[in-house]
Formats: sequence, structure tokens, C-alpha cells
Amino acid sequence: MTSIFEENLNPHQLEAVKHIDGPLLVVAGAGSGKTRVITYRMAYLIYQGIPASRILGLTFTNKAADEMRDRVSCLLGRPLPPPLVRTFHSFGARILRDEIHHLGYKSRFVIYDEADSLRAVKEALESLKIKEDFVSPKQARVAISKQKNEVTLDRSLPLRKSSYQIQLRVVSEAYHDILKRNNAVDFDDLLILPLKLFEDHPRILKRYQDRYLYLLVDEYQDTNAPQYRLIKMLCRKHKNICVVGDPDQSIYRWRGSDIRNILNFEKDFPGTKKVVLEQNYRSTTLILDAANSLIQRNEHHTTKKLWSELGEGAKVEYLPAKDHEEEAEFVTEVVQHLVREGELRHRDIAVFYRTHAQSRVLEEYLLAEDVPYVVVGGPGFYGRKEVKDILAYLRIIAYDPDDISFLRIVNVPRRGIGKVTLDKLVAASREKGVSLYEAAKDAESVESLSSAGKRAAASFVKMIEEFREKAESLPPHKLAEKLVNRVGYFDMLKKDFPESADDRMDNLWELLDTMQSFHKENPSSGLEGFLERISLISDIDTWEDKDNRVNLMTVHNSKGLEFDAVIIVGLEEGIFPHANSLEDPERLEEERRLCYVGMTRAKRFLCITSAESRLRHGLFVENEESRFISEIFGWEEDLREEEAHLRFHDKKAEQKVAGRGQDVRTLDFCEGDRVAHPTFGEGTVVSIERGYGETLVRVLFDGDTEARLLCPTFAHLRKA
DNA sequence: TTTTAGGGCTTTTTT
DNA sequence: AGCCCTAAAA
Repeated sequence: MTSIFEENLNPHQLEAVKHIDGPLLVVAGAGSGKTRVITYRMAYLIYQGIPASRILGLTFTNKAADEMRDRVSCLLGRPLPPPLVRTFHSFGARILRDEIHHLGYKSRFVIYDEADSLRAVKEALESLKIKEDFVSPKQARVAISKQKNEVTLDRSLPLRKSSYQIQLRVVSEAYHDILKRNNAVDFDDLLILPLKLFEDHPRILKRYQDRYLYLLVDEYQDTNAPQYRLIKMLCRKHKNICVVGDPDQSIYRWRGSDIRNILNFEKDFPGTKKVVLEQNYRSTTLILDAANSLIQRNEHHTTKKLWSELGEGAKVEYLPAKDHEEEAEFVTEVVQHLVREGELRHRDIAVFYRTHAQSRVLEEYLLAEDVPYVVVGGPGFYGRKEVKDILAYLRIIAYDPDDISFLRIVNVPRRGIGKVTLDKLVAASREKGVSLYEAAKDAESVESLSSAGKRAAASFVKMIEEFREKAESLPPHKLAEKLVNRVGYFDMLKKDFPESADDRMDNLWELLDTMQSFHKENPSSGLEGFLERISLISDIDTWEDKDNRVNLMTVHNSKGLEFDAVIIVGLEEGIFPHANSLEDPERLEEERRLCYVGMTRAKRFLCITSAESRLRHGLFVENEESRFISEIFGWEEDLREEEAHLRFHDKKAEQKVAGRGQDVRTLDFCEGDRVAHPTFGEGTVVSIERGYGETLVRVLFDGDTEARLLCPTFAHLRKA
């Protein structure tokens, strides 16, 4: 059984997988089998007798976590439980759920998302009577978050403080008072509070250190200071820390990621074993050459060179358009061409852009040509007003009602609690030191309140109380459905949004469906469990590859994915690289890394476009061609013109979309065939799914065991 | 006092 | 598309 490791890993990967104790750094270039190394290593540890419950995997997205957990269980076979794999944030939330009372919070805390947290900042500014035009709430929020994440890295901050910093400090304190009062935490707190907990309570830390003896961290180049410290604390005793990452793919510095974490790993953890993976199993050589050529322009880049055995492949295309509309037209044509001539399915194709705003034109043109597409992320499902409203109601019902959620829905739909009434409630709540909901509950005693206001508040409170009672007995989706009906949400939609009421209502049905399936899968976790899950999912997590559609997303969202064909649009100075990064050399390098990430998602076909002018904020602006273009193609000025006419429509270009081939494994069986497996015995092939990631074979073995076998494991399958 | 209608502003990337 | 503001209607 040792063979699955030797058979499916190259010598470098194997070296990493078989390293058991002590720190391990895997520098894994794009497409070099990073996920494979982590999952195989987890499986290997378990084969060595280490209980799965002692292994902890940390990732950035739920999607990555799910995929990893999934693959490990595939490798292990059914009977063994997989190790714990979570995102940093959900791991933090889980710790807090058990331990937050040590920090003076009540145990059922609310997680505020960015919008909620912005509200809280606004409230803080208001209570301090700071003029919004002096510090914009948004800026303040970003600054608070930044300060929060930095302080934990280095406690000896320079003492010189500008008045701005002092003011910021005050706002930050007011903000955190508000959170605490509402028993709420923000995203940053999910990492910082566990740190604080571990610092203040060494015995609790010890418990977690003893529980997780082997740590594996994905995308280590994107860890920020709190994440770094959390990791360091957890493995301080046993030093069994394995991190995987690629400095050239670090693209979240603006969010606090610190590339030094990976660069200094060997210094931080003496005795580190380092493995570098350079063989790329994803892309053809010309694509890799182009990507290498770009990343080499970065002063700070790791000296590794990706290579591939997948053949030269198609040349990277460049299609300069005159404006954003022509660009969208090109994209549509390329997609149609790839589907017709290149034998690709729509789902094998992806279009990446720097900013969400760029998706609209693309959508228009794809729609006009009946090309099926799906937009990943953006102002997504959970950002929509109707969904946020209902979730706010549910939070009020599930937790001790917090002010932010209360304010959101207290008059939505309208129920006669307007500004004046609300102001009086706010004053009453401040005076009594209770939440707004408590104040509303006791509205009768607020003398300044009009009788109409008292009545409206009382009936609102009565309704919420009824629902809080119902929450004990009803499953979450039923409760939510009753709620939507009871508050007359649909009527409000029809009145306020006559055009889109039905669409919005569909979104709510979808929310209810999600709740129902969550309830089915986690019958015991109830409404709170659902709300926690909802607040920690990201756009990419909800994306499924099942429909046959072209995928549209930001370059950031593309990280970790791969597609047969990739089109990157908007290669213009000011767009990509983004205008806000042009001045700062370090930020510019990050833009370059971002472009590198996008390019290395492509397996066999890569196309880049630009527009000479485009509509921005309602105005036509002209942009220079992105500097990345010449860096990718290594063009000299005089060659440019000649190359530029090499349009996609040329015969020569068309030949480049060769048939598929390289990565398709030969299977000697197909769906419906009888097969035999050394461990599981005989069975019938239910399905073979190829395309995204690795090939997955589902087999229903006799005796009703259904097994899902990934690429390496099904090598043991033989036609029976 | 609350609601409604209309105009301005925004958007870089996100757990 | 959502949010915030203002002015006027209900």
C-alpha cells in the first residue's frame, strides 16, 4: 500500500510527503502539485499511525478546505475519519465558540461582516461627534483593521503619534466598545481574540498545542501577522509545522499579508527542511515561458523556473481592442471559437478581470450571443439587500439582539418607526445602558415617545419575541419562511422594487433552500450554526463547477483554480496594473504577481486583451497599454507592430487551438463498466468526472460501498 | 412624524 | 445598485 505514494509523486514531492517531524517548507510553484503534497502528506502521516484527530490543516477559503478534506478521505478510503481542515477564520470562530467567555464575552456571539462593521464605525464616529468629512467611515474602518493586525506583530510601535493617529485610537476604542456591547466580533477578531486568549491563558493554549500535533498550512505566502502568530504559538512545543506556498503568488498584501512570513520561515524555524517544486503539471510550455518572463521583472522574486513536460502547446494570444466593447466582442469570439474548433466546453473556459466593474460589458456581449456564463463573486448573493435583511432578522432572533441588526430591519418593511422615534429609543438605550432592543421592549417607560411610537415599538417587539419562542421548536428554514410572510416582505418588495420584486423574492427562496439543506446536513447545529457558516463563506466558496458555463471572475478569485483556456482582459496602465498601485514599486510588484497568478491558471490556451479606451465612471478614458504586455512578450518597440496584427482571426492563429490531450489519463474502463479494486473488491463505475482539478471516478462496490477515487488511486482499478 | 421621490456618489482586490 | 441626503407630500 506504500505504492500510492511512490507511484503518484515525483521525487521532490515524495521528499516533502515523507518528512514527518520538524518544520517543513515547501516552495511550490504554480501548478506544481501543492495541494497534492498537502493531501498526500496528511494521508502519509495517518498511515504512519498518527491519529487524524491530531492533524490540523489551515487554508484561506472554505472551498480549499473542503477540497482538501475530500481528497484526503479519498486517499484514505471510507473507514478512516479525515483530519480537521478549516479556514483560519472558521478555526478561530470555533475556538471562540468554546472559549470566548474567558474574554468577557457571552458565548453566543455575532460575527459582523464588513458592512456591519462599517455601521459600527459610523456609530462610533457619530457618538464622538467627529465630522464624517474629516475622517471617512470607510477609511477609518480600514485604518482600524490595519492597526489591529499590525499591533499584534510588533508591540513596540514608534511612540511619535500624529493627531490623526491619536484620533484613530479614540475611534478604534469607541468602535470596540460598540462591538463588545453588542457581543459582536469582526473578522479580524476571529484571529486576534484567540491570540489574546492564548496569551492570557497559557493552560488553554497548552490544551490546543497538545491536541494538534501536526500543522499544515496552505498558501503560507498570504498569511498575515495574527495568522503567523497563531501558527507559531500552536506549534511552539512540537515544531511539527509544514507550510506550503509560493512567494511569487502573494497577492494579499493590501489585506495585511506579509510576504516575509514565508521568506523568513527558515530563520523562524531553525532546522527547517526545504523542498522546492518546479515541475508544473498544469500548463504547456509557451504559457509557462510567458508567465516566467513576466515574473522575472520583479526585483523580489524567487529564483525558480517552472518547467513542464506537457509540450510546447499554443502560443499566448494578444488581442488589443479599440475600446471595451470591442474587447468584449473579442472575448465572445474567442470563447465561441474555442468551443467550436477547440473542442472545449464552456466550463473549461474562464475570463479574468482586475475589477468587478469590468464584468458588465462582458456579460452583455456574452448574453447577446447566447454564450452561457456565470459570474463568480462581485456584489454577490449574500450582499443583496433582501438577503441581508432577512439574515438581520434571524440574528435578532437567534442571538441577544444587537443594535446594528436591529437598526437594519426595525423599519423594514415600514412599520411607523421613523427617525424621531428611533432617536428617542437611541437616547433611552444610552441612558439606561441597554441595547436598542431592550429599550424598545421597555418603550412604554420612555416618556418622550409618542403613543404611536410606543405602539409601533411594542408590536415589533411582540413579533420578535414570538419568533424567538418559535425558534426553539421550528427548523431554521421554516422559521425564516414564516418570518418572511409575517413581516410582509414580499409586499414591500412589490411596492418598493416593482421591476425586480420577483427576482429578489427568488433570492429569498434560494436562501431558504440553502437553510434547508444546511439543516439536513447539520441537524443539530440550528439557526446559530447556520448564521455562523453564512458569515464565514466567501464568493468563491459558493461557486460550483457543475454547470457548463464560461466562468467570469476577478484575478484574485482565480487563485487556486485552473482552466483549459483563460482570457485575461483589461491589460492597460491604470486598470492592470491598477491606478492605485502605479506609484509604489512594491504594490506594482504585487500587481505583477497577480497577473502571474492569472496566467498560470491556464492549462492549454491563454489569451490577453486590452482596450485603448474604455468607459470609466461614465467617462471615456484612454489608457496606455499595460507594461505587462511587453514584459510578457519581450517585445522590442519595432517588432510590436508586426506582432500586433497577428489577430485571432488569422488562419495561423486558428491552428493553435490544438485538440485536447496532454492531461487526459487513459482509462481502460468507462461509465457502467464492471471493475475490480485490490482493497474494495468488485463494483460498477457510476461516473467519471474530468476537467476541473483532478479526475474523479465514482464506483459503487458490491455490498453498497460507494467510493470516490481520485486520479492517483484509481490507477489500481482494473476492468473486471 | 413618517413616507416618498429624486439626485449625487460610489468601486481595487476580500477572509 | 445601494446608500445617504434633502425637500416636499401624506
